[in-house]
Amino acid sequence: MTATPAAVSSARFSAQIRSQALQTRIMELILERGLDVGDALPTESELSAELGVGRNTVRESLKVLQALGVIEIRHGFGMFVAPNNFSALVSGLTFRGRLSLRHKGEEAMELIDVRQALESGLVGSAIDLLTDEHLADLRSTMHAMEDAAAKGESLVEHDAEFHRRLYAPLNNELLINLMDVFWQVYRQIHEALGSGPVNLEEQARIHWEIYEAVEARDKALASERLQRHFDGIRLKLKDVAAA
Amino acid sequence: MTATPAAVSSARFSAQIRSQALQTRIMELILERGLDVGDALPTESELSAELGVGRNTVRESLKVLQALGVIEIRHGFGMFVAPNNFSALVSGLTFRGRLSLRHKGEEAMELIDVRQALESGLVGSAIDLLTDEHLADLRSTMHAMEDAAAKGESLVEHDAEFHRRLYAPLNNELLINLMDVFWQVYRQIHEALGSGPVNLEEQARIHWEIYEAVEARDKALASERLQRHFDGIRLKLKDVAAA
DNA sequence: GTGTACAGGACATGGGACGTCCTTTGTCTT
DNA sequence: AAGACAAAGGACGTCCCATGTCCTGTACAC
Repeated sequence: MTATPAAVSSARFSAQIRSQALQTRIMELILERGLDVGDALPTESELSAELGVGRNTVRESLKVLQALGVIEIRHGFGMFVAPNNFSALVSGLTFRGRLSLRHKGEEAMELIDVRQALESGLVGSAIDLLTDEHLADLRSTMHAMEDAAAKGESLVEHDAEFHRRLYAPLNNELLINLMDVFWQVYRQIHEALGSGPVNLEEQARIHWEIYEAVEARDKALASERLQRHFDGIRLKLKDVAAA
Repeated sequence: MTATPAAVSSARFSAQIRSQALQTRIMELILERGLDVGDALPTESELSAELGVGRNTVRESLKVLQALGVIEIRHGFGMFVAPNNFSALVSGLTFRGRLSLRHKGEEAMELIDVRQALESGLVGSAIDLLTDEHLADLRSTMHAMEDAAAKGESLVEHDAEFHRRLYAPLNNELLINLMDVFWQVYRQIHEALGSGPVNLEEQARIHWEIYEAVEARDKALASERLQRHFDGIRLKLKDVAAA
């Protein structure tokens, strides 16, 4: 993973792995019992008894699994196998991004890079699978974005929706989730920095241009315009970070 | 994020957000105090007192932050701001992949798709930034892989190393971490399924071909061979899942 | 039949006690 | 004087128990 100093790696072995082992045991218990999304897990007390560990210990692992999006905990009702949920990543990545901004903002830039690579790299495949229906969805999102821009409202939601729908043809939930995470992290970092004034009209125009390239099914042009879109985001982030 | 049934979203509000709020408070405490990677956090007791919540409650949040890779907990010594670490994602995604394999293995396939898009989409940029030194690293990895194949040893580590080094020129830690996560998840899913017989020589040959395209700085060819590499992985996964 | 009140179950939180582990420090030996 | 060993202290790990909070389902009254 990352370069771990040898001095540190000797430490944290027994406790660390026991905790992880407990999480794994719970996950395997779910798999073994054939529980599916939405099914209820045993109660905390039952798990505590079955796994032979205290309830608090179980709870810590349970909380981790919840943060990882594996289970969903509903106060007073029970615990359930969760549907796909990557919101956990958001807070972790946001923290890391903000932490890095204190130095040179490298990690925040890396995040933009990854998003740029993913989106501009995949728009071709998305265009291949694009149906008229997808195109109509995309167009309605653009109209909504334009309306919002005219009213001076924030475009964040429409922006997110645009990118989400752009890759909907790929039918890849993991991808959508990942891009959503990146998007939210970028947004939160931006907010934490105190966003400068945004040019709503220009933002809408840029998305229109991307849409037009997609509608024309011009993969190269769409990819290039997406690249430029992200170049702009990167510059903006750099400006704000410098200020 | 994902479609959350309205019936569920009404639930889990107070407890959920309080827990998340506590995590956020701890993260902001880190940011406010200017703690950097490797610095020590207050002790659990101190945090408990400062934040005005019980130690058990603090510990649950702390465990989550550890799972998110925000902090590192060293038994008997203290807690520290962690270096980049995405290993947390691995277990969560692995679980999700295994869960999906019971149905149609869609999510596992999606994971391959994302990895394929990332790698074949980024190899061009990597080649642009490739230095002779990077190339030498890559070649030595290939030799190591070949040796292992000749001895009949597993290639997993060398395989991972190859892909890691292939994108080293991009100098993007986030990307490397993400790809590592995907790679490990794939491997664990594969292991959980009970991997069939693997053709070591063929595996090494495929990587040699990719290496040759990279060495020749032929972006299109490298991208195409990476695509084929992943197509093969996808087929194999499908076979194993069907069995 | 509908709406409200109550009881039960389950998670949330807090506090305390004890165990385990790691680091440091100090002493003893060589 | 340098190194090895041992003890002490601090901090996390695990556990129990008590109480609060929340949700669901049922039973009762209207």
